[in-house]
Amino acid sequence: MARGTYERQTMVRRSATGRIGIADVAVKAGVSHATVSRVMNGNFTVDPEIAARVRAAAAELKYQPNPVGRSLALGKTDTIGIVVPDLANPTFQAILRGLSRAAAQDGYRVLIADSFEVSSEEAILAGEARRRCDGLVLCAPRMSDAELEELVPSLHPLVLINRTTTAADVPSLVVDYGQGVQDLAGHLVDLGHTRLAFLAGPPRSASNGLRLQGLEAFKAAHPQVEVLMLEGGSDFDTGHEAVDAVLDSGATGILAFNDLVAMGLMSGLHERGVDVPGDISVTGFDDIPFARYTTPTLTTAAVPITELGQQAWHQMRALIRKEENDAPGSRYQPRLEIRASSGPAKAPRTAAHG
Amino acid sequence: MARGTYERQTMVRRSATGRIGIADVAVKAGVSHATVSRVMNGNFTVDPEIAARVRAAAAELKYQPNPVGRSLALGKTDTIGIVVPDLANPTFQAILRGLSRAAAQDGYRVLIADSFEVSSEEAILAGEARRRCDGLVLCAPRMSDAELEELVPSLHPLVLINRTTTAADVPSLVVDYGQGVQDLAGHLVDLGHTRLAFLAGPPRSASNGLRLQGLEAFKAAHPQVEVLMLEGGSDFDTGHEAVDAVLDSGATGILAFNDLVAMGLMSGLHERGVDVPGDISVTGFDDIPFARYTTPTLTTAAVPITELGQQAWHQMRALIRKEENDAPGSRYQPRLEIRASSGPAKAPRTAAHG
DNA sequence: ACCAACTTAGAAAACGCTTTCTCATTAGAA
DNA sequence: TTCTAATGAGAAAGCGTTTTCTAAGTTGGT
Repeated sequence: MARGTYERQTMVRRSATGRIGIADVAVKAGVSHATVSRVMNGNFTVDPEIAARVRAAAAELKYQPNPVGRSLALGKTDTIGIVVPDLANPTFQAILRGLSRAAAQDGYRVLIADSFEVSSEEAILAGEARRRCDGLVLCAPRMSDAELEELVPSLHPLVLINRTTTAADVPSLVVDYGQGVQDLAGHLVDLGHTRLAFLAGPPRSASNGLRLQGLEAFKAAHPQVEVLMLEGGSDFDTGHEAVDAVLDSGATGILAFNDLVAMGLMSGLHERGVDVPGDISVTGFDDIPFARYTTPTLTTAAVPITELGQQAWHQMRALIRKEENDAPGSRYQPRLEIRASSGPAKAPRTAAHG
Repeated sequence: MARGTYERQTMVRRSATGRIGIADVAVKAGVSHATVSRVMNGNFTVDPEIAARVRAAAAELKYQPNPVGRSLALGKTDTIGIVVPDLANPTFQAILRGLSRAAAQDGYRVLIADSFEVSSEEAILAGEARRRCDGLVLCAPRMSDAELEELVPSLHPLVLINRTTTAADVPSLVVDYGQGVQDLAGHLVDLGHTRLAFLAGPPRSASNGLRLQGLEAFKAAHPQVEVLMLEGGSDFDTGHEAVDAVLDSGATGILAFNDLVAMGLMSGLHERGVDVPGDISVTGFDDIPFARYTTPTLTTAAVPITELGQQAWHQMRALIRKEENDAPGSRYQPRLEIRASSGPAKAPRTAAHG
């Protein structure tokens, strides 16, 4: 029974920081730092009896390894960063949620940085976040392509959302907003609308650019339909304030930049006594959870956005683990979600639904 | 012109981790680590000429201090954690947003942990997050009072939201849901409703408990009105699925747990052809941004929730800086927000609004 | 011209951990 | 019994900073 000569320490030594450290456990168990570390990390080259002693000491002192020291030694933080242009936007909230949940399942946490749509802040935020973390998810950055290309190399491992880059090893998850908006426009045209209006999003938003491209393609393919462009933004108020412009346009089918804008617009139209979809059809984009609970329920293009956040993590994990990545990035096709806010053009109101 | 004997290093040395460290700058500038550190931290006990040389070297190498090493040396991470029961809930999203924005203004970032309503996970998550950060915001924890009391001491600096504790130095920001629900009930009674129903929230939610207490007080003060209790939850679907129970109850005034539940309920009622507020009045709680864009717009109790997140940071900052805190915690009074979803009881529909 | 006081910058310790290196002990084989 | 190999644990180095300690050099007063 190799009875150790260690001495039980009744008084808990407090290190400079006041917290219990590996050293405290070591003296309590009468072993060295190294042994405590080995035991805590499940290294089996330790005598079971000693290991038990260490574990007992650790438990008694309620020792928990300091993650900062650990990070420094291991060169990893088990944390990833995400920078978003606007945390108030449900889309980014959903991405964050999907990312956070998926990462948590692998023991990673996420650190958030909100640029508040200030594109000049993005590079600084991204760099700072990246240094604190093992990787970075850059979400729909508003900066220019040139800035992005310059920044990207210093951010690896990096996953891009709704932007692309020429740099290698940077997976990029993009939603095909161009196709989605064409699907929506096609749906409205099928309903007999010939005069559409697009209520645009933030000018610096790349996803807005994709929608515009999609609409150009649509116009080319459907010369008989008119597609008007209206200035806009990305929130409720944008939609609400656009009522006059929408009514003035004479369009009967309105493609709102996203669901929020569509909701604001519908609310404004309702106040004016305009019937949706009787007088005007409205479509959104994203299919946020609220979309199925508006009155009327909102026709939109559903983006599997939480899944996208999850995919972002999977790509990131592959990067961190330096795994071979078969699909470095993906393209997500929105799915047309036809609800009650779109109906036949200029048809008289009937009891039977569209 | 004391020409230094340092030697310009044309080859960039790469440390083990492959990143540029303080050592690289030191050799490039021909000085010691210590001097580089001093310069980088604006310590003025350095010869301006040397400082310039160091800055030049740092700029040329694009040196950025490693935050992990820095954290270890300084004993702080410039990060705070927040644990929420459900990141999908707009209330917690808003708190996170307010917290994140306020913290960012003081150079702090926030790390998120989502417990997914699993109360047994909360203690582990909280402890882990706390160790990684300089402080923790514990948001509406679902754990029991006893567990909370036991956990709290190990989490300091800690700010509690919608829970209280007997522990000292733990500011606690609580919304007075009890008063808010009484205000809403009073509003409905003023409109002539005499049979109310409360669509309850998650059983473990403390804020639900506060609402129940408030309703007890209300019943005591208004013996002539009936207040029925209905099982519930906190999301859309809860409200949507409660339609039958609500109709069966015969109540004409429905107090939904929150705005989400109210929206789900209104959507369900709409599908059944029940007019709101003509047949039944519905109220929410929280005044989430969507509440003013529902049809009809939602009568609710407005909680200054983003401000609450901001306050949480201010309390946390005071704790971290060990400042004297005049108001260790605050109580937030919801403000009655009367919109279109509530109207006179059983009155025939008229063109003139309620 | 000499000594005290002050500047300035390098050396080294500290932060809390992991891991390599090294050495002592023990088991096993010849 | 003796030598080798294997095992287990401590010493120490390292992760990248900040900061204290120390010593060299400089200034200024007498």
